Amino acid sequence: MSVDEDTGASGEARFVEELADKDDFSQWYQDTVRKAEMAEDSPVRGCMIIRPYGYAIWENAQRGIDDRIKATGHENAYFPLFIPGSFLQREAEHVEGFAPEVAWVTRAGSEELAEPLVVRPTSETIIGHAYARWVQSYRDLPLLINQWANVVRWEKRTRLFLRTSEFLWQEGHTVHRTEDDAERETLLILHQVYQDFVERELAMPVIPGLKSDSERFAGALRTYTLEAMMGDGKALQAGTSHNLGQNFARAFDIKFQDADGQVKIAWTTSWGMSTRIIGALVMVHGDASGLRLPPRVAPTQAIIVPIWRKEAEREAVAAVVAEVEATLRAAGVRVKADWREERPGFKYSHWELRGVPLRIEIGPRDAQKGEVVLVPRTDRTAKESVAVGELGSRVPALLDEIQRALYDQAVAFRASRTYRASSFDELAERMADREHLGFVEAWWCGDAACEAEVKTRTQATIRCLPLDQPGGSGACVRCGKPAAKWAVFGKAY
RNA sequence: CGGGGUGUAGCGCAGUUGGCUAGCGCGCAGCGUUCGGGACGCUGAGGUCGGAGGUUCAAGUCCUCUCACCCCGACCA
Repeated sequence: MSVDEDTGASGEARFVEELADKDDFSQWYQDTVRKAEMAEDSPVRGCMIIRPYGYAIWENAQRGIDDRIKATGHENAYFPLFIPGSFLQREAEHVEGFAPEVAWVTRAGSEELAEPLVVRPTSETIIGHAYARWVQSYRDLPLLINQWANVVRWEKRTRLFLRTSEFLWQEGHTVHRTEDDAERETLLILHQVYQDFVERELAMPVIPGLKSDSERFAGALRTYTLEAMMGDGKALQAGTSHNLGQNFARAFDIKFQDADGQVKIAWTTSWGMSTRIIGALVMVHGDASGLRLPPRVAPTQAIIVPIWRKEAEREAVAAVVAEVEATLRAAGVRVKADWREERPGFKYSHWELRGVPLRIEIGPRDAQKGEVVLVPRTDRTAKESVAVGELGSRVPALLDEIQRALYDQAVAFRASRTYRASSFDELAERMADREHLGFVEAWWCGDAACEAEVKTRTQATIRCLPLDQPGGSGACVRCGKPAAKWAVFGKAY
């Protein structure tokens, strides 16, 4: 895809032509994020500047997540950015997992620090340290806390939103009395917080599943995940929930005296969802014209484009625009009118690029009839004229339809790119077909060697073992031995 | 971190074998004409060529180092 190399149309105009040739998905993604003014690179390697439009989407996502976290009984708190370096060492697997990407602070001003600090890559350790003091009795449990924070992981290869050296997220950390309680919590978060949020608000279908041991969080007993398919058929982990067993509780001495008088080691969980979902949003719904935002998280749900030539027309249109704005605000719609001195066509593509779900055109002809024209982002040919008086009910209904359409389209796309393989060759063939890349479902014997072999030869990994297992058994896609696990393979972001 | 590529105006690019006040398109500012799918004219502002060092009478063009970004791998939310 050539980028802005010839003359003629404006920058944004040409962008559409470029996007129409969506063959280079990575380039398309970068361009879309940048041109829609969501984010851009910063002077610091791998760190991004989240611009107001991107941040507004994040704020809406935060609200959706936070509401669910609170609704399931958790409270927010805040723990420090800096963690004593020694904390990381306490859990063997954990330090091994994170050490390579941890940023250290060794000096303050001109003083060398007595104990170097790590900039949190995640907060299990420092939170565990506090929990050890807070938890004394079974009556203190469960302890259900979440925090919104930034974390730093010095990644080798970064991409706006998808993988940045610093990212924003929420991380929940809970402590429980029994193993069952911890497992229940882990799954509650996975389904009622994450899956519900991602599917309802982001209109992004996901497969809830269990990670294989090799993909498990460093220090966890079990890691659950939500796997989503991006527009190029690759997989992206949209959220994770870990049952940490007693690993961290043991390392940080989180104990309690139970009703039977015994002192017991607690069971903990942790779970997180990050700004990465913004990248997923772009890659799942975007099209050749740019973003397509689900109404639930769109900063602007409806954009009014007034059309006029003469001053008299402008006044007539302005009166209707004001009425429409008032009506829609009253109906709870996030609406804006674009009064810039630009031609209508320019504004259409401007807002399409930014993914605004619904465009409302109001011109002299409409003003005269007391109508407006509604044009959904999901189908520009589906224009409908609606009387101003009906907008209060019609627009919210239409936004719901758009939300639904985005979800349905994503489900249909995923279905069209989900295959089954009964042999290694079939699996390898699928993973080699870049044009129709997708998920491959197959039996797996559970042997890490088979998993590793598949990865080496096809670059595909086990995204998850879906919680919704078909049951029964079959032959492992790699070794052919009896297999009881149904796995989803895919190339991951 | 390995392989490949690129850094020239806000963005996208051109700058012939080193040689005059470094160009072009978009964007931006002003004025005018336009306005139901990305308008046009005129005028104008804006770069010292990623950074450092070197070669040379002369460096955007050559050399060394360095930084950043992109693509492909390995690592990861």
